[in-house]
Amino acid sequence: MDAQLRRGVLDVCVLAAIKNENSYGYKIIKDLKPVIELSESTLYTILKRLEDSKMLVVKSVEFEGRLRKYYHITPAGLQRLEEFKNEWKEMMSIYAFIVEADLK
Amino acid sequence: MDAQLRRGVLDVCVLAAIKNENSYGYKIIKDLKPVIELSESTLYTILKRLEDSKMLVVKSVEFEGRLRKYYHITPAGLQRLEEFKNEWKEMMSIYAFIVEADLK
DNA sequence: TTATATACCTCGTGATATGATGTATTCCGT
DNA sequence: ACGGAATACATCATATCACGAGGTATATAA
Repeated sequence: MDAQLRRGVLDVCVLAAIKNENSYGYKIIKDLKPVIELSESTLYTILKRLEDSKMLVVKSVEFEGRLRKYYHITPAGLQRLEEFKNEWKEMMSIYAFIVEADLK
Repeated sequence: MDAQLRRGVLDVCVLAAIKNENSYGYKIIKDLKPVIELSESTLYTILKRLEDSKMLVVKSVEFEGRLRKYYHITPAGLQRLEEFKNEWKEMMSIYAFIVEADLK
């Protein structure tokens, strides 16, 4: 998959992955694997960015001796998901242009 | 529109814009305006990149005293458009995941 | 004569994804 | 008991990219 195309959805995929339940880095990667694969370095960069922009909050929890950082989506994060759906409509019309040009 | 999402389609839009007829910078911008807006600096950067990667070829033509650089798509460029259509299928399944997560 | 449209180009900046690398613990097979 | 895989976090350097700001030049319309 084209790198540029990926970038457009990575953030939103991570938000979607934590929408229904608090999750943590390692689990997010495993959950997303069937949908989109991403490395740890990529994920943690994204999580940091989403935290900085207040789309999610973090809570460190001790779990079986290991530290886990649970990520929880915020209202701003939910709003970002809504925005994405609108942006997708725009994307669809752009796609239509590309395909139309392709048929002529 | 989200900057990252744009990046995924900019190159392909430019290719689509020159697919059916040779075009030149200024015209490409005007043709794409209803679909996606892009500045000259953005376009020329893209055209340069597409030329470097052999997706299009350039031919300078004198037109009414002014120089025009006509861009023509190559087989590699056409192949890129085909690839994009396949990538879009992937994108649709990613989108489905995001929306599905949003419904739960 | 002034402004707008046409037509090209370059440079610096900020944002980004990713591989490589590092630390530490637990669990499982042999 | 030992070694490796899995779990879980993190940072850094690098390469790629879009874009605003700025620059050059001609033709046409106000």
